[in-house]
Amino acid sequence: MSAFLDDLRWRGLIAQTTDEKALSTALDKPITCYIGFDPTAPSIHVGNLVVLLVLRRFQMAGHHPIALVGGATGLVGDPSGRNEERTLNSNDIVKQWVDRIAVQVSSVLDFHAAANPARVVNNLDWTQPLSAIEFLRDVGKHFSVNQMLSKDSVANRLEAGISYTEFSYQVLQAFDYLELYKRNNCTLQLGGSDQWGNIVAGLDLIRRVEGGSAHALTIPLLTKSDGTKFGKTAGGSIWLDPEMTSPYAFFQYWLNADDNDVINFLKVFSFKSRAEIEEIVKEHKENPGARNAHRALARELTSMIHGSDTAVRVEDAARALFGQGDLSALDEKTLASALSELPTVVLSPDQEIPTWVDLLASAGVVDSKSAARRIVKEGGAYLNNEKIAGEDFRLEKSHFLCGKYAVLRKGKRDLAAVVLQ
RNA sequence: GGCGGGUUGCCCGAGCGGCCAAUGGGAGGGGACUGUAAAUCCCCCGGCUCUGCCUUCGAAGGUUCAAAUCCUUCACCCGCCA
Repeated sequence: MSAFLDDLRWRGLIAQTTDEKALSTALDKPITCYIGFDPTAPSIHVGNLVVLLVLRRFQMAGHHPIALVGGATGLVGDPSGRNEERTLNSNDIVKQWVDRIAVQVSSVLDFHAAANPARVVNNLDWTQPLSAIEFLRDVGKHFSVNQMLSKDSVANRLEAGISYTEFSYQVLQAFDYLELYKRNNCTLQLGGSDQWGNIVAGLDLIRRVEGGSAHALTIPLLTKSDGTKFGKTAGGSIWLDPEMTSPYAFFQYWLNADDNDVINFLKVFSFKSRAEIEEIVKEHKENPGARNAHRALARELTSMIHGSDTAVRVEDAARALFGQGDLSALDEKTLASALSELPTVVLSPDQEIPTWVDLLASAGVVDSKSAARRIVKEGGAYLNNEKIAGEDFRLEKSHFLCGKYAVLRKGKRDLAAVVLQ
């Protein structure tokens, strides 16, 4: 088997493939492969990133990557892995999301590679012009409802109910694969393991219409050792969009990974070689407290998604804020730049400073004033790294570091800044 | 179409006229211990102008001094019989 597939397997990135020998042989020469992303949100999240990075790995191995953004399929809704009908989004919204996701996807792939530059396509381009009659006659005729019903994505929904719209999804995705096969000689579709049925539908269609053969490779759903969903925190998903998940929060997500997951995350997300990763694993086993594996992971990913400058800034901020207990030892410049990575409440020097509880709530470290009171009572609220357990405590001018900065904290690592200006 | 069962807080799931913001579990949060980890132990977990008040138990009405609990209608789900 090719070294490339070996590496993917070592990283745990292969769930299922079509005939492995044939695939392996095909991969000896550059082929074109694609992955689709449906615009179900304004941004993709770290879960989608797993799959996108596999596409990038294919590119680095010399293959031609295509990232498909589902301007059409996003209007319909994929039933895979869902037990409820989706709510349809408006055309405008979907279009907006398509544009944003196309940009994000682009940041991970290489569009300037001489031999195999990446491409981004939108399936609306070939789906839009198709009339309903053409679609039913030219595409629909190749599908057997009996087979469609047997796909997990549909079968799982027969009890709860599924609309004709979502039922048709697999046909659209199959049609995408056929189009890319014809247009770009694309012969491999990648996707999450829940996409197997949809991908195979495409293979069937290619065989029926073109008499051609193509391949499929699915990637396992990433799981965490404690069984909770990967890529979620109390605050929601970890997004790639810096407006939705700040680079600081993004960095922290990886840095706080469970020891039992960090190695696995490195294999999945890092472009470091097997040898490099194994070296990090060794270090980690010898001295887990140093958290070098976590740091390497957080650094590489933040740098990949938000740029190396931002990654450095954010790591410096984290070091400043968590390093020593004494924040007043920091010089103003370091402090100011560290705080700029945090959610911030700005106060003007002549306005009255809000109460301690109001401040915690408005800084967003807690959801409500009740929660603020609770956290104060439990001893989980800190000002400049000092516990403040009195509800009637009041922040005063003299508390501000360098005359204008105050650091609010809830629990161990939930921080916000108050700035006088 | 007929008969029966169900719809409870983020999720699962008790409650079946007042003692119910509602038992229990999970998730989540805080503290201790640590390494901004895990495990463990303790605590918390609707909101607010917080010894009280307001909004929640599928929806809308009604009975009652008092309803998540009773009645009526509606919606959805699940069984059994046609």
